[in-house]
Amino acid sequence: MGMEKKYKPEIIERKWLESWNDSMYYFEASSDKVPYIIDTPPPYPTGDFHIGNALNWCYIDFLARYKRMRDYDVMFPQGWDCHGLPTEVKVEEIHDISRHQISKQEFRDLCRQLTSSNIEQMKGMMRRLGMSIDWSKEYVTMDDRYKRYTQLSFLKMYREGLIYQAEHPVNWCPRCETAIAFAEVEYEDRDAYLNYILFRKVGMEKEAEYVEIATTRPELLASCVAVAVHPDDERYKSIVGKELEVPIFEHTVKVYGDESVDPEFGTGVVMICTFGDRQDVRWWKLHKLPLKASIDERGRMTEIAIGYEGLSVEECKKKIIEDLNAKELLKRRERIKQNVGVCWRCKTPIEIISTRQWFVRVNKEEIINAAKEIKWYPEHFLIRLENWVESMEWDWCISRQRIFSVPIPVWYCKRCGAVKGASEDVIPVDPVITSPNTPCANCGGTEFEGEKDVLDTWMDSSLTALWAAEWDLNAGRPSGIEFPVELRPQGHDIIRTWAFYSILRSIALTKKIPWRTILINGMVLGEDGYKMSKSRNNTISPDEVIQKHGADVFRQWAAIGGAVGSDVQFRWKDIVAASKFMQKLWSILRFSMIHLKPFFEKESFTKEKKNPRVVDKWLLSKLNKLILSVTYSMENFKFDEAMKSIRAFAWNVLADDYIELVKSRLYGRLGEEGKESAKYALHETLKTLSILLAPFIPFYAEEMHSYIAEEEGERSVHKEKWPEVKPDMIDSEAEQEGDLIADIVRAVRNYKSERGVPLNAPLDKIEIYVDMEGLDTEDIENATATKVEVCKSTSESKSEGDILDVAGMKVVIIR
RNA sequence: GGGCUCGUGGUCUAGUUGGUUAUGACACCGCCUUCACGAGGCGGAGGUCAUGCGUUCGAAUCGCAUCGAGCCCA
Repeated sequence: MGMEKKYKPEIIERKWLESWNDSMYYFEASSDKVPYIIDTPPPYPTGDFHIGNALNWCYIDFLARYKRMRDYDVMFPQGWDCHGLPTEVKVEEIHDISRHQISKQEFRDLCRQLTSSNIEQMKGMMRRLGMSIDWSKEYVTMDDRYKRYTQLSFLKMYREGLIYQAEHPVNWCPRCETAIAFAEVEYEDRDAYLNYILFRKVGMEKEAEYVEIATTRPELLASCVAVAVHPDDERYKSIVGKELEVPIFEHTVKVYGDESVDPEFGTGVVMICTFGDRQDVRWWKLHKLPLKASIDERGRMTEIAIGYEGLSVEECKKKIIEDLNAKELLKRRERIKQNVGVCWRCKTPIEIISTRQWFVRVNKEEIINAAKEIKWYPEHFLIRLENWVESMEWDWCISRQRIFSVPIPVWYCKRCGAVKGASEDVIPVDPVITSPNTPCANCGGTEFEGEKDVLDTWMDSSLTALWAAEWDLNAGRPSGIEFPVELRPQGHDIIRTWAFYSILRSIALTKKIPWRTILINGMVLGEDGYKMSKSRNNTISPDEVIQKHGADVFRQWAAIGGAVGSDVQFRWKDIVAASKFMQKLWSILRFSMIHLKPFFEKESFTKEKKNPRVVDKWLLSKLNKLILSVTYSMENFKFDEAMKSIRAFAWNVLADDYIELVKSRLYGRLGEEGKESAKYALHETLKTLSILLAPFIPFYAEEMHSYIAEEEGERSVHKEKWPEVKPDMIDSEAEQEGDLIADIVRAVRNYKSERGVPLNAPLDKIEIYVDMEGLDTEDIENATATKVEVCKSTSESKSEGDILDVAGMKVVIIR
């Protein structure tokens, strides 16, 4: 059956997808091979496996396939990080309900259903992209097994004092009505007014004197607990230690001198409220100020904001400004740009509210030391983690006032209030539904109230490395699989979250780092050069690329787009270039098969030839150098270099030079020996190429391999061994001579081209003036269709003709 | 305001332990349907390597400063 002229990825890729078996990629727990365990990111099941995910997964798959060929026992598991707010919000949207309208259990069920169907969709895309995932190692964080693991990890850390409960200011989203972690706060520039408000000095009875204070948050006046100025500010030295009266609410507050006040901002006087921002929390702690909360958990004014109770923050702000104006205590207002902390999920401005929450202790030094033990690629992302850890103001708040998450497995004794952690035989447990099976250890009470709060979803996802390695939390040791695992691949956007929390939890639970190596990938930029986002309308889905050009082309784009860690711009022209390469490879294969097919039928075809021609040796030498450089690139995560050098070899060395040089020999114009030698070299090269290409373009590589390696039966290219470099094949003399031959042929071709001579038209003679013993002129003669004579470089030109300079060597063409 | 990354022909990009005429792709121009490939082949034009100063026999590469871009954070 002849091969089609055009490469059709839609047919070839479907064929292999249908015939490949998942078990090809299973991790073998009992294997003697060195394990290579990947802590694959568990995506949030939104249903959309977007191009950024796809880039990340391509990198993982390049490595997984490469390492398997290098004879490692690779584990490429896939998990799903299910819990959290976005699914809750989506469920409310789809069913047009509020989570308060149905029972928690019903609401959770709806979340589970949505999550399951989203997972199925995303899995479809992963398969279509050719990901060699070990599906026997799939995990879903909302499943009981994983929930049990999460709760067990909580209880272990609680018992060791690494998790505690406290009343403390936390970042709070008033729309979601839940506490959030630092990592979940984003900052946005918004327009605001800076209000200049007059505070009356206390003790100036004769004539009222005022201090002017600038604030963007007049609604917090009721929460004002102090005022601060810079201690060296000459304007205000006299009021430090004195008292001021807060307008409208008329309570008095003390003036502190504090170095961190910026005298340039506003009037140089700042009001300290509980809590306007993180700086307020710092001052509140430092000066041991009282706590006056004027905003509640729903973002409404509390009873201490007398006269404003029940208003929203915005309403209150407006009314207070009116009232200040009426009392002539508002001097002026000016517009400013303000950086506002917002909830990363719903973009609502966050408040800092003091509530009772659960916290995980953050030991900054320990985390930074652990992070330094891990090998970072690229290295500089370690700095980002260090900066993040150093900027944390308080411990990690892990409790959430939500529904679709792992419940915190504790009860409170109704009699004495003592906390009772769940015992291991009952977890996973929802303490709101189930009661403990033993009495209170403190007072013997048997009535309990279950904890209503649930865990932050990072409490699930920070365990993925331990889960993949089946770390035994009870025994505190690995269960047969080595730990730390080898690799964490992830994006730089979640260094401060997933990477940070994973390191923290691994240290806390295992006293070890979670992975030896972390490989950070960049973001995908749209064709306009900006980060892809729906609001910019510059998104491309991997699906669109696959439908038009196939998964191999997408994967090639991912490999070649840039160094790992740098952002990769999406451009259709790169996709087109990749697809041209697919066609080129196909043409090379198609041409080769014309000659190799009969070759396979001979018994001698795999044997090395006794008298290989110099051009054949030249090709095999370059092939071995290619193996060397691709192997080096793969070991150092330089996928772009690896793919580019394979592409350059296949296109320039093999197709443009070698095949052109040996065509005549292959067509048998020079007898059997030269033909066999060329076929051997061609076969070796194609077989090796199919393996080198396999990590990158697994579909095409499999197709190619099925032709080339047909003598070896049904074996998949993905079960092949990575090629070894044969040092004796690297032959610098052959390379030098081969380069010379290729250069001469190219020069003659150009000569003909410039003069409008058809390329296959013979010339009279070519004289080459070079001192190379026994230069093999046969391939030159065939490729140029012209007789060649080699002369001493020092001798005079023998004939009249056109003189060419080829790499400093004289070549005379006689027509 | 701080940190990180980066600035190479029209566009994107390789090259950074310093070393002869700076890599490749796309776009552009010219020629060629030569028995694998016209989404191809062959050839051509196009760059003061952001700017300035410095180190050096020698700088795209090292140092400092300036300008600009992107990301992360306050």
